Amino acid sequence: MNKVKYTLHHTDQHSAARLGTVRFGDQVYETPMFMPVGTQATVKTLSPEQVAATHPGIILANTYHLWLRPTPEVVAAASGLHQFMHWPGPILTDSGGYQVFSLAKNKKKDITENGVHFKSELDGRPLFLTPEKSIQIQNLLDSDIAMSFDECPPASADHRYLKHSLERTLRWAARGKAVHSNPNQSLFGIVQGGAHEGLRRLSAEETVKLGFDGYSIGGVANDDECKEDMYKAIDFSVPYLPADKLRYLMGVGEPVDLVEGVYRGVDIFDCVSPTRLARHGNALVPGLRQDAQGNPKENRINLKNARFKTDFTPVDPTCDCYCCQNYTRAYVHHLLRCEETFGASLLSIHNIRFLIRLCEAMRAAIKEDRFTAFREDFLATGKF
RNA sequence: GCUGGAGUCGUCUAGUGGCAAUGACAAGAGACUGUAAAUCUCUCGCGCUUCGCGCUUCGUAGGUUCGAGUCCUACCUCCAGCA
Repeated sequence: MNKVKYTLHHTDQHSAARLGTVRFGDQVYETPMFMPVGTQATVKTLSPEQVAATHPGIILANTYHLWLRPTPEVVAAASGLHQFMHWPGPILTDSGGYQVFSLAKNKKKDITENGVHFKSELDGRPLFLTPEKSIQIQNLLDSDIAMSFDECPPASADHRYLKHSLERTLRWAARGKAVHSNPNQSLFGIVQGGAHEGLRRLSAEETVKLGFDGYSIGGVANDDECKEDMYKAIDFSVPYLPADKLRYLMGVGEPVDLVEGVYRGVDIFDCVSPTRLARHGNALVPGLRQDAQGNPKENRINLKNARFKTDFTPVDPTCDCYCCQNYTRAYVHHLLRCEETFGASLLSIHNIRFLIRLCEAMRAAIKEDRFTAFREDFLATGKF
């Protein structure tokens, strides 16, 4: 495929929400977009055909995991990730930066200027991932979008650490860009800086100066970060990102976060939540509920709960997905109780489709310049 | 009928004088945001004012003991072998 080309078609009159298209050669997709996550070159429990039926654009895979197994050489020998996993659509590979957070965050000494030390969870052998190595792996994987190798610090990190970290992430971004050598692959930079205005601005401006094919906002939705901080991180980053490049909010998320992200000018999102929730028996459904603190939260139902045993209605009567069109809550409940994989598959299809339908609804609202009303309505009712 | 073995939370199970009593499953609920997650956490005899207190429990009924699921006696039921 060719490098990604983003075209901005329309910006909402009353917000930063924007409608655009991303083109990869002759494939064109609309944004805002939600990207399903397929860490190990598969969206867990789903075939590529099932994923395709939810109408996604790009899907994700992970550099760190594929580096360990099957190794980038094997993927390259299979003619690249598309051929290997039988996914003809665009693929974005995360750089392994998130694994710096999830696997090395408690061992700060393992995070060095040159790169990050990991211990393989497969056989315990020591591993060392550098910005150059990450990019070289992604070149071999032949994904359509490669991500710069960044440090994804925890939300709880202090200002001093965040500044150090983002400056190192900038040096890593430059090092990665210098060795990037796949002419068909785009390379994105990552903005860090926590919820601090000065740090986000510094990170965004310097990352843009390096020049990438698209920009992402990282370090968000980690740990117990509150939503206000996430929204600040977006607000403090977006103004410094070029309008003609794709904006990607990494690792997000929940339906409310997609709406708030789009409202603030984000184009694409990814999150493990729809597929993980599905494997744990939860379905995203319209409406709101309250969290432990009484704050409004996205609505979901746990189909494992006894109350669904004889509920012969669709998981979400408003949904057009394969699961909701053909199966009942009682049947999904039964499959989950029996630990049949098909239950997880059906809910994965539904949850992914739920977020993609939300994006479709947002695109329609932006197109008609009613996104502000759409957002307010969604925040008040959880419906779209 | 005789001999031997066994009866503990919905199920299986640990327990050999200090026990409301082990573990697993089942059940009830919760968490999950660039996937070390088809995982993890909590509850699971009853009742309370629940970092605690009270009550009732290990087939049934007695007994020994400061104290019994654990020891003794009888009975009931089940299993195996012999008649």
